[in-house]
Amino acid sequence: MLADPSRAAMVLALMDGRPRSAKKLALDAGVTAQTASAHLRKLVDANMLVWQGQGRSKYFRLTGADVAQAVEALSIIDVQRALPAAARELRFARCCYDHLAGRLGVALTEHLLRPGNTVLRDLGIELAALESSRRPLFRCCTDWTERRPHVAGALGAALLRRYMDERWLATVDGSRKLVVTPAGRSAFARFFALAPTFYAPD
Amino acid sequence: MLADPSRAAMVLALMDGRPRSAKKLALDAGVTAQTASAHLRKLVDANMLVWQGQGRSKYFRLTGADVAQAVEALSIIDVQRALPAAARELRFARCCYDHLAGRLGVALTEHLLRPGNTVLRDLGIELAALESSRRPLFRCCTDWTERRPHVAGALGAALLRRYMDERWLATVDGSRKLVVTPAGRSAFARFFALAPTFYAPD
DNA sequence: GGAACACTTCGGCCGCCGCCGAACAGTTTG
DNA sequence: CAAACTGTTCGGCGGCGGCCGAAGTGTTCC
Repeated sequence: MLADPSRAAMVLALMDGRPRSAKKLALDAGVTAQTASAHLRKLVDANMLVWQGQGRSKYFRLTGADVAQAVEALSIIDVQRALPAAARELRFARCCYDHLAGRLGVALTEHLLRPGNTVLRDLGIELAALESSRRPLFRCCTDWTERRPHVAGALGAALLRRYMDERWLATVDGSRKLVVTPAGRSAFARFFALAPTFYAPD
Repeated sequence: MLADPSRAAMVLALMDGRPRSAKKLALDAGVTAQTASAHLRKLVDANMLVWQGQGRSKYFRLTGADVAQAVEALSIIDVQRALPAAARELRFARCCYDHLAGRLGVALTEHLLRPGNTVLRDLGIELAALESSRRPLFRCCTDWTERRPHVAGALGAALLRRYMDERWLATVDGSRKLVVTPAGRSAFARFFALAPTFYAPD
């Protein structure tokens, strides 16, 4: 299913968890609308995508975080074998479905797990509100570039939402890549005790 | 690369980490020798397999545990979407490259991580000897069927080797599936405090 | 109503790629 | 040495599947 370049492009475009219209996905993949339609049908039949009609448009998104996780696992093979410069930035920070992944995601998670930390309280994240949601509160998502865990699930999604709302992270031209804003640097330093040297290239 | 059924069959046949000749792999995939030759060439070019000549034969094996891990991640999608009865047994115990995976692998790992356990000493596993090997001693390999970690790396390989040497586990008709022998049941009960109810079908 | 738009279905083209038969190269066995 | 065996290269066949143009359905907007 993912072996076809057009389908792969569509799925990768959806990896941020936000829905996209069929037309947008056709443009992303560089094919005509009717070709995209056939591909999207197959992806839906394979239970990888779901869609929702809205007016005359059809909005597609990944079926769930598990699909994103599997795709993550796959893309790593390519990334590690031939690593272009652009991919290095992707390794630093990217969104994986609806939460933060990459070196930054791992680092923030590690601080979150440190005994005695008060990050959630400091940020005003209400665990009670999250617990009422249907999805699991906390899920450990292994980061395939770092081989270390980062936080997913409802909490992971809530954290990323907060980072974006506060403008600590910004998306880059609609891709999955994320960059840290100046405000983000100071916020991560304050709340997560992230050293300035963390941002130095490896 | 894995989208082709013949190549997938070959790679799956190699998932136990042991090398196989080109002829054997051709039989596994159900194609002629010359077709297999072309596929194997591609897999080697893609850095997924390496080979070693021995006499007039060529023995292929996976490049490393990371390839096996990625393939594991992939196969789970299929398994979870349409689960035939045969796959259920695969979920219980299978070898992942060179270590134990599945429910059993996860359970044994959990006991190994329990504070105060003496499993390694009881089994006479020499950590010092393993530390001298080139590969990392301990690696955490996420089990995609269980979504929980199991032990990989040099220690994981040493443990599986021990299980096999002691005839606690047995391979099934050359597949990745493993079954627990009667001796294995009592051994796992003694060393890992594994309850008899563990073997009950879920 | 008609025009613009999003998506789908149909038909046919084209190219890639997996497949095999045949022939060839290197190794082992007698 | 010949015979047997493993793996490779070459050539050609065949089919699956991705691609697009054209036409059709449903929706929105004026």
